[in-house]
Amino acid sequence: MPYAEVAVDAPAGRVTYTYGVPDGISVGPGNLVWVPFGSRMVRGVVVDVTAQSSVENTRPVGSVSPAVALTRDQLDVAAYISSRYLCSPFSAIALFLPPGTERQPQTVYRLARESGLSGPELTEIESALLQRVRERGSLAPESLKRGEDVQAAIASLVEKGVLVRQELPRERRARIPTFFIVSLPADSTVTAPENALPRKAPGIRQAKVLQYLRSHGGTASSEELRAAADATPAVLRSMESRGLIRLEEHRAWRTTLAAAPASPASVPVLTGDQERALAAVTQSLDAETFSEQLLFGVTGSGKTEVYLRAAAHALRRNRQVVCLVPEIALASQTVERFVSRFPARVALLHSGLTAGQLSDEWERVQGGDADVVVGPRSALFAPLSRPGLIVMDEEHEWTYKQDDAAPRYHAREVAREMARRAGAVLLLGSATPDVETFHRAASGDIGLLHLPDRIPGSLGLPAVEIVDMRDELRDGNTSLFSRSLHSAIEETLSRGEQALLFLNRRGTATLVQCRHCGYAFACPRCSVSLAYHSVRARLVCHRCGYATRVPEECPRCRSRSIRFLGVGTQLVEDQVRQSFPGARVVRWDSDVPARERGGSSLQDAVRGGKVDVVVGTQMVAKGHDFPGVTLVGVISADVGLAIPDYRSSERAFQLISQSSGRAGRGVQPGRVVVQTYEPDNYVIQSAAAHDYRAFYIEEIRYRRQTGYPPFSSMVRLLYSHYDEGRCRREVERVHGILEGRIASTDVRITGPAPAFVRRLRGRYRWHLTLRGSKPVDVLAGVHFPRGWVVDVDPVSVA
DNA sequence: AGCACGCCGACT
DNA sequence: GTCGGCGTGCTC
Repeated sequence: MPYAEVAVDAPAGRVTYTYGVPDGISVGPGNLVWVPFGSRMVRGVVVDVTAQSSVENTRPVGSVSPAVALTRDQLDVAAYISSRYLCSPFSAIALFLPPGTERQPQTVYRLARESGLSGPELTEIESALLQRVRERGSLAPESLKRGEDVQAAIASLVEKGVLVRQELPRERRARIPTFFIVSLPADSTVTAPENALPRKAPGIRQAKVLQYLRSHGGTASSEELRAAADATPAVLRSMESRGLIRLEEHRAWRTTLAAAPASPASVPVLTGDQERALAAVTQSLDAETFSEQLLFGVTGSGKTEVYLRAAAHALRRNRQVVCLVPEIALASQTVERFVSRFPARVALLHSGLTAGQLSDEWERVQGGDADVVVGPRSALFAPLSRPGLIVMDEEHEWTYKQDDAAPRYHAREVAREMARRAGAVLLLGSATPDVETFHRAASGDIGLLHLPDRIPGSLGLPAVEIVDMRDELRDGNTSLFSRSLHSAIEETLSRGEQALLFLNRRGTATLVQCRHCGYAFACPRCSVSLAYHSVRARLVCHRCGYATRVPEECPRCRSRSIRFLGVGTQLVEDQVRQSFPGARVVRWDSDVPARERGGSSLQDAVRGGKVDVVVGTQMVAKGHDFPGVTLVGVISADVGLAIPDYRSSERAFQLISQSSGRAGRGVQPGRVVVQTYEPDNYVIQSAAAHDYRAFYIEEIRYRRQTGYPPFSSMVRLLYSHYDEGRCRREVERVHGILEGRIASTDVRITGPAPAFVRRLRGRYRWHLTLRGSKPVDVLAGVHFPRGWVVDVDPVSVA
């Protein structure tokens, strides 16, 4: 009997399990199977089939889901993810499973073989249930009304041995939508058969169908007939069966793009730099060997056009294209341009799609109808058979790293592994590359394609003014706006242009404190202070969402003197209204309901000139183009610089660069005012000068000195527990084990130490940080009980 | 998800 | 001395 090695969907499934393959069941690597695991049936994916088993007692594979078959390449990439990011084989494989794959088996209840049918005293509900099982043969709990009494009755019947539980595999919900092309039969033009139809309701409807067809050239779609003649599929089928019409069934795609107008914008002429960059990519594409290139170009230098030309080249070679964009950029111009350049060939995958739309997009890729896939990091796992080009736009964006749940993978690393296996080109694009990426380019590990200039005809980069807020204070200006920014806003408004003000903090005040005793209002579940939100008139925790009324007195000393410190976007909004009466102001941050942000109303209001000042967090800095904006104000460039994380400078540089990049995207030249208390900081200086290299040189020197990435790799081990003593002891226990394992390695351990946010949602958090050339090796075989998060290459180590 | 095992408090 | 609380680990 053959055996199957199965990656099982179990929380602690760190290894694969061996199952017997019964006669009559045929499985191969990549098959989705249902297998018995403990007392239930779970999903699993076969990774290997062998003749011998190393396990003595195996249980048999339950069933195979024929609709899912992953490829060898997909399994190999999943194995890479599982070993690189220390996650279970199944969680890595699950990334590739088609949307809509059922997670739970179907539970049914049947009569026990030797049921005590006479039934000792059964309750009314129990008898009714038993009756139902006798009638139908089985009972599916979801077919019943929800209710605890029903659940209890089922449990009781199982307890009494009347019913037995059975778990059956469940297939994908496969409702394949179709539509009809309806036509008149060739001979129906002579007579008018509708005259023979009864003049009752059904006949009238059928007559309408025939009339519509005749007046529309003899052919129409079922949707048209639905609208014009109220013809349901049932009506059409009945007419077909009597030879009145002919039906031709077609697959209907629930895609959002097919309906979108394709505007084949004129293809621009490339600059010399663009030509050279493109040539490097097409050469690699022609060679069909793996290569990785960094396309380094300032905002407006024409990176997107290089992506598009490279994509066209890959398509001509019959290879597929993936274009990854950060999650926040799904409404961006990059996406729009891919869609309009390759109409009907693009599958756009994003979280806003319905389950049906998502699975249709997926199928269009699988079936070859779409060979350009655009989407966030998960788009990488679309069913591609022959990828030739993977573009990663804004490659420095941290949304490419999944950090909320396992597998905690970085799309760049996964894309590289895929490209390597497929002999494809990985093209990374950015104006402010990740320091680690730029280091790889600078040291020759990957290609560096440079677009140093904005494309001809576009505006130059905006002039950036750094304002030292200490001077403002000294001169008695305690307002949020420096004199410079104030007058810049005034001028902008008087010219009828728009201003964008950035602040990376929400709320009105970020710290609420008692003047008398110094008590700071904090979240009861998290170790962070509560922010005051004037709009909601509440104190809010930005970590867990806890909200409470604003207390009138200090809970510690009963003093009624409470002060509000720290600036958030709501305060900026209020101040703009006060200082510039008449200006139309909108705030754009995650406190604004998603439906207002997501819909086009807010964006259209700004683009349509119905707004004068936009106040927002980085949410606006990324992914939106507002051509009317000529002034960008960075209210406090220092926010974030003080976070104890080796990447805080990088984060701040990117934010300032990105914000100032929003100025002067249209026809008017832009101006940027950066307010700071640290005007001499290299981060502020280089961002203001649009000088990435200057920032990089300084930053890479610091990284080399301290041994942070790219001069090492990091792993963060975070443990959380309701009890701080236990939390600390567990981290110390693991620390002890690891100390014994790093002896002959270059790995250094930081900690045990409390995390930057020491308590979150009621759980204390302590961590260890490993740094070295191969810190993952130290962790091989170490068991991490639940409560641990192992994060390889973490985005943040704070 | 369920079930078994094992270590501390209330009881016979 | 034993029963049982649930916290923790295992399921091919």
